[in-house]
Amino acid sequence: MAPKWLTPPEMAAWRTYIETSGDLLRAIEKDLAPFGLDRGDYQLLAMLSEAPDQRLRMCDLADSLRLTRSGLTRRMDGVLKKKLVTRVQSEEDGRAAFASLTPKGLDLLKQAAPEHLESVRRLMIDLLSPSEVKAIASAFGKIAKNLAEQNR
Amino acid sequence: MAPKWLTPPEMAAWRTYIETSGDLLRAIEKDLAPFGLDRGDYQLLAMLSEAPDQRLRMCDLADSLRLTRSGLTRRMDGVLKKKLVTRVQSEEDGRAAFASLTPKGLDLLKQAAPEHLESVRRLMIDLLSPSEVKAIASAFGKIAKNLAEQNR
DNA sequence: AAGGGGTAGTTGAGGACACAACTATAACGA
DNA sequence: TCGTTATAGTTGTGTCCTCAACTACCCCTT
Repeated sequence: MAPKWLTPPEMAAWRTYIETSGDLLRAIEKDLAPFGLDRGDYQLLAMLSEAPDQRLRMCDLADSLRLTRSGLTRRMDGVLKKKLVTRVQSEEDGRAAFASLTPKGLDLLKQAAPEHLESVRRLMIDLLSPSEVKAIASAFGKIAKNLAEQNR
Repeated sequence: MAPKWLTPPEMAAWRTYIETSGDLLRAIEKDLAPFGLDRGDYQLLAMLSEAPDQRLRMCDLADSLRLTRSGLTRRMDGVLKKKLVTRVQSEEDGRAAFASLTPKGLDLLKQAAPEHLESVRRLMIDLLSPSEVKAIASAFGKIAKNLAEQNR
């Protein structure tokens, strides 16, 4: 079967996207460094802060952070040591444990979040037209939906 | 200073983008596995294949792959062992070395490239409308331009 | 109630990358 | 020409992640 090549506009979209994405994430991460957080820590804290009781079962947290369970165990080591999160053994299910945001963790997140959002604005959102913003939401929404269907 | 929050459409764009990007790259990478390549190897081979004489100075290659020089040294270990690339000492500059694509490397790339492009189509490009494709190219182009200016 | 299969989490081993320190070579200025 | 400074690349160390193997627990079936 003859390969179906990408047209020039398609190629441009793919290349620009793939080449820029990493740089963008690195730049955003750099702005989190002053808080002693990396992007993984930030996302972990953000996830917990939005959860009921600001805590989540480890496995649910791992899924939403796109980490393996073992990856989450390792990342927890870091935020536990910094006392941003505590580990709480589940009482209904002896296997399960919760990650729970501490006041200190919430506090740090509240400090970091405005800075972080400002980064996202400055490095991405504010550079784009409203229609580009909408197109990105819709495009990546479609991609996500497709990926979710594959894994079903 | 009051933080300037993201509007809901902006937040949707950011979240969908950030959450989906990793999944997309992982899915694309999985399609490269049958060739014994990961995304880093593929990009390295692709870069070399497009270069004059199919070779590049290590430092230029590192820059275009967004790797540190040390990161490239390590990645080269892998492709050297697989004989996909050779190392050539520069004759004009005693410090410099080239990474040079071998026939075997070129061959493997030619096998993998159509599959890879098919992945990109199936998982991303073909899901999008032409205007979304254009918006992504233009949006990430702006982001890249901005990042380049920052680092100047 | 006993056994088997599934689920939650940790641990050991290994890979990929960054940073910092190092060697070697080049290039420039006095 | 010599010494300073910059550039190219490698190596040691540490971090973050994955996979596979393991423990412990839950639940269902018989």
